[in-house]
Amino acid sequence: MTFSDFQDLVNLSRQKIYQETYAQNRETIRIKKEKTIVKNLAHILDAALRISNLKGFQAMSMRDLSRETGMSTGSLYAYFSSKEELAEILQSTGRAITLRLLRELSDEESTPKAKLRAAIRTHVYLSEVMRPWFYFSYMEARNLSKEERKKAISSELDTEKVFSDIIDLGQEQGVFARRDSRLAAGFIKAMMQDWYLKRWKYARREISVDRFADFVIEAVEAICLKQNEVDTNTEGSRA
Amino acid sequence: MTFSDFQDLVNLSRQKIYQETYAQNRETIRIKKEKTIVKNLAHILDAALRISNLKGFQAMSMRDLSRETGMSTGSLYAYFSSKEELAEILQSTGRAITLRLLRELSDEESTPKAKLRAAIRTHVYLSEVMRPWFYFSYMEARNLSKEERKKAISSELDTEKVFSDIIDLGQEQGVFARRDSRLAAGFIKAMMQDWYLKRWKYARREISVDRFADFVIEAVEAICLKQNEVDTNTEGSRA
DNA sequence: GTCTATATACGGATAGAC
DNA sequence: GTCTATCCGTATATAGAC
Repeated sequence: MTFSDFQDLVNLSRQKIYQETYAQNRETIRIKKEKTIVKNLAHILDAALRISNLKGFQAMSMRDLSRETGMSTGSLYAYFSSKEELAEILQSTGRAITLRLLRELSDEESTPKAKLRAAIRTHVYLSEVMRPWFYFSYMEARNLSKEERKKAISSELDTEKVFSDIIDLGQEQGVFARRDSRLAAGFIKAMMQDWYLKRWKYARREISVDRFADFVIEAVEAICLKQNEVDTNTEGSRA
Repeated sequence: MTFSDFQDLVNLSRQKIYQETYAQNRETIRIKKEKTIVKNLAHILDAALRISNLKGFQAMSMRDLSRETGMSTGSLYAYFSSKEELAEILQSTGRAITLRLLRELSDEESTPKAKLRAAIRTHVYLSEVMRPWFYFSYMEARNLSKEERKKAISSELDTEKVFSDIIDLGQEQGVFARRDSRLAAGFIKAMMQDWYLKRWKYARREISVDRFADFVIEAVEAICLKQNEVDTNTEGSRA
């Protein structure tokens, strides 16, 4: 599966994402007409991510958001009850979609090696499609309420568990090397996160998302697989 | 070298760090008596890191800092000319020390494998000793001025280059596998960063800094070394 | 050198007109 | 449903007393 396959496969149209967002936050949105909501909410959340990822969520004033959306502050407050709730909507949307897709797409594969590859590709591609969300989730999680921080932590651990479960399975089947699976899973996440956290680096070096995913897989297999299972000296598993 | 060796070896007393900080920012500090400066600056920067890493630098008000230090806002402004400059002092201090120590300690070794291990241990241990700085540098870099962001980026690339240079050397000598050295160096950094960015995870699992460094080395050697050079199925290179 | 008191500006949030 | 006008709190920074 390449990135363009992924874009076709996962029908993650912006429309759909925002409809789910609305479904998850139905009780706090004062607007009634669904058509108005989906159109404006998309507009608002997009703008909020744009500004936040540029200067930080705290530094974004409601006046900034008002200017960027072309809506008044009063109107904005019809879509969320406070600035903090806006942050929570942004957080939860990205999280829900990530975990569901990660599980679904790695479950489709049968061998641990294939599962691992699928999970890595899914995560990297997803973070590419929804980069603003991922960046926001990572950088702003610590500034939320205690309860929201807890959710962020448990989401982080859930994602990690998808990977450590695959590694455990591979070890049970005797195809993976015996290493601490949770530490390894943590490292896999850390490597993948580099794609959306240090984007400027990869843009500057003209590394494509496929090339990046390939290299993550190459590195992860070097760590996880038994020696004789690793393809040596390849520049990329699909190259 | 273990962590306690490192603490002894590197005579990174707080006193010394702050004296260097003062030396680097002599022109913007209005205070004259060196003794007063070192004492108070240490106090101020410590407090600023404590608050910033809890709630974010932007959210930290000068009132917060005043309360935490027990000094008035007027007094504080004798040590820096603006809140932004305070951030810059915090940034530059950590950066300077990191790069210098990383180069020094990896240069002491002769083989690429030993250099790589030394560089990893130094970076991990350093981030442990100066965790508040590292965390601050990572999380707050994007909110600084354009010029300061440039410095942060070039510092990031400098650190990465220390690692990619070692990898290149190892490949020239034929002991390392042929892989993209800059991508590999980026992954090494990403793994190491997990130690201070996701600290709660390692604290919860009671993973010591030595155990963590061992595992990074294990993973990095799996990625970088040629197959026959890797110690297979070890739980840690020193264990 | 350090403190108290204050100037000036801008933040989030809301009320009420349309 | 959306906009304008405004409340009230707090931000950074400085002036002047000690």
